[in-house]
Amino acid sequence: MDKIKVALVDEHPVMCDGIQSLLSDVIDIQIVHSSRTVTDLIQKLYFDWANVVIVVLYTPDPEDAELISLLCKKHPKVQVLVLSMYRIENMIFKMIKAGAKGHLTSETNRDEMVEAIYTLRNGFDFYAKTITNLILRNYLNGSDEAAEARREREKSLSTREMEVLKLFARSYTNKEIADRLFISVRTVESHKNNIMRKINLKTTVDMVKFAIRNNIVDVY
Amino acid sequence: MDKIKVALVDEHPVMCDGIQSLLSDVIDIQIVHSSRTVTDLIQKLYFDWANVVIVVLYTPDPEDAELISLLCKKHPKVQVLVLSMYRIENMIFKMIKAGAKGHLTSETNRDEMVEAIYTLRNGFDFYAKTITNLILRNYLNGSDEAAEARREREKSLSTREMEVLKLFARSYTNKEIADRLFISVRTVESHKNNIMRKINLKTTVDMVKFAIRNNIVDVY
DNA sequence: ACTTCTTTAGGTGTTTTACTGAATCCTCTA
DNA sequence: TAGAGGATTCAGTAAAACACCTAAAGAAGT
Repeated sequence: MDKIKVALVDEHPVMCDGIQSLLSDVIDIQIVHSSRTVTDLIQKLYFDWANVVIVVLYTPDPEDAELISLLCKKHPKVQVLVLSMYRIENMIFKMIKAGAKGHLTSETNRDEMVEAIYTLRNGFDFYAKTITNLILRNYLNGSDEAAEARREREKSLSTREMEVLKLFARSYTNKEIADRLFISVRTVESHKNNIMRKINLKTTVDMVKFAIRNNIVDVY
Repeated sequence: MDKIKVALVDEHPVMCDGIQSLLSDVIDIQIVHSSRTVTDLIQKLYFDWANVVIVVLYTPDPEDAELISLLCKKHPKVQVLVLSMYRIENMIFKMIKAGAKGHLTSETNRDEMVEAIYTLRNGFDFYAKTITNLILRNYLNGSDEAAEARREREKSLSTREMEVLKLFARSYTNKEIADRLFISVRTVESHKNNIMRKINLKTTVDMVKFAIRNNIVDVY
């Protein structure tokens, strides 16, 4: 059987070298590519010249999910294995939804990584124990009411609230938002209060982060 | 001559494995320790059982400088090599000041890392080209004025300002920040104002985004 | 018709921001 | 060694934003 062709994506070149070296003595595995971004890899990866792509993610960025989705679409034969340094359910689910077939965390080791690569090449999914624990806990929470309601609310911002949130997260002041939407400053305050209550946020700082996480605004 | 004993500090175990593997075929180098934090290493490192400690840092945290300083004090014979995933002049200078004898960035590769380890063991300092370029540009900045001053300001947040920014961007209120840093709320306000003036930010929303962009805090 | 949610907005008191000034400490340099 | 300059500390004052509450008009569904 041919060697398993593995491509790496890690924004830090040293880490690419490290993983490459980590897998160098596994005779069935061959590293065929290293890229700093998923976008780069998509361009480099002609003719599906890889069985497995390991994408290393350091910070939870919703955009990564889109990029992985794009990667899966452009190269359907490639199996994507995410190695995330964070353990945020929401993000991990996003990656799975985007088409990632496996997920490891920083708790992983060489053997698990090799096992994951083999498993993915053979057409099966592979999730680290730390991940499956998360997923299990998430399912068990599913029957819960409070938790479910919270998650529900998280998606049910009204149109107006979205507009206010968007402008606020773009550094508009309350007065500017009020003028632009032809409403009172007090109404803007109300909307912001309601947003925070709905999503269960403590401060406006959290509101900014929420907007960034959900791609309502850019980080720039 | 004895092998060079190298200890690793990386909060992500996989990365420790990766670097260990990366250096495994260098016959003169032997990895003797792996820790997730500098604090852990200090406790594990009896009798200066290492010539070089590689500390991998992902986000710019002033506390890391203090920990490295402590490490240098407790184990004077150990040479500290920092591998930072960021390139913020201010922080790099802090690490050097704290006693780090070398500094690499994510742009580094195996050969450079090996060279750095050898150099440090021999009692000399080693800074990656990307770092020396930063330092050079920093010195040359004296000539230009307006344009260069902006870039200057953008990277010259003081330690205290960094601490305040970090806590603020982690959703702490001014009062909480004040209590934690044992200063007045008015002082916290001053620091926040100074940060915004230095980096030329309009609102606190921009400040949150700045912190996220520069990996000072995460998005969640 | 009734409930529920959205959108609107005000009251009141607290917190944060904008802008300014200023004292103390540390470091670097002439 | 004295002075310049930045870092760190704190305060006064007016404006803005926030927390917590109430509440009315309208739209949508049961």
